[in-house]
Amino acid sequence: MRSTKARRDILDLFHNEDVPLSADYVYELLNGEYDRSTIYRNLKNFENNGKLRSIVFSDKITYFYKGSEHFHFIYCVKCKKFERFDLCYSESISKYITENLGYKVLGHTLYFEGICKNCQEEMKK
Amino acid sequence: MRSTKARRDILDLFHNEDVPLSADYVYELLNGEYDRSTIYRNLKNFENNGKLRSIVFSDKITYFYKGSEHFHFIYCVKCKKFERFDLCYSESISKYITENLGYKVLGHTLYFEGICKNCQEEMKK
DNA sequence: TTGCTTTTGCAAATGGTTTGCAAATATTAT
DNA sequence: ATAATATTTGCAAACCATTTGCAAAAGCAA
Ligand SMILES: [Mn+2]
Ligand SMILES: [Mn+2]
Ligand SMILES: [Zn+2]
Ligand SMILES: [Zn+2]
Repeated sequence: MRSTKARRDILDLFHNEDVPLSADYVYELLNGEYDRSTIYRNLKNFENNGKLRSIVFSDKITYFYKGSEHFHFIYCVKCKKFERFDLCYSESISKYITENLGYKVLGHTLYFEGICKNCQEEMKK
Repeated sequence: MRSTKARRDILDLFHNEDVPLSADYVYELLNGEYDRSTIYRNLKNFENNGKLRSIVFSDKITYFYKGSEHFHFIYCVKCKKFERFDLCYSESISKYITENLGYKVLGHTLYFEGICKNCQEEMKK
């Protein structure tokens, strides 16, 4: 992997951000400075290198995020923003699946959908 | 909703089946007897009527399944099949999210990926 | 059956993502 | 620093699951 301006700029967006970003949003954050194919290719590269992770929500869009720890997201269906939370009981479920169904578990996806505090207040007005 | 042969045939596929089916697979199971648009339209109708539910996995394909109870799936990345399991701790997570983050929780998505018993044995050969 | 409404098939459109290819850029060797 | 080599980029076209407009076909109540 060579170091290019595109790659540095893209990765910088994730530095102090633990919420997932779509390729399209990355494109916008960089003011269209790079072609979408460049964004897509590099996000995927970063994922293969372990620098980013990705998740697909029910909107079928791939979102990328940084983070080596294990955590999950709740998505606000009103303002379309994510928030991270660190609770997860999948260890025990994973154990159950291994022992009772015989699977070798490789991973899991867990996310919540709801309406955030702000949006609830907006709706009351 | 009128009763048509297409609708009866489609819904029949889900009767004794609690694993998710994609529109394309439904199309194949019915030997291409109906146009894909008919399949897509009706699956979505069934979902809106509460006769089916849907879930999007990391492959970005919508899968439909029948079931009023709450359960989840594990997906075998080798043979691309699903198996249902009934364990879920999201009640407590939901409570956490409501109380600590202020969200009104509408739902959650949880699924596991792994390698099933059969496929593990296949790999040993 | 008639008449009205919903559903279907077909073809074209959609939208996020991927890909081939030639030009541009980063890296390495001279 | 320059030239040679390998990688990356931009552009346009392709992909692929899904959706949509529209006219023909099918369901349904009377
Ligand atoms: Mn987890
Ligand atoms: Mn659950
Ligand atoms: Zn919100
Ligand atoms: Zn398997």
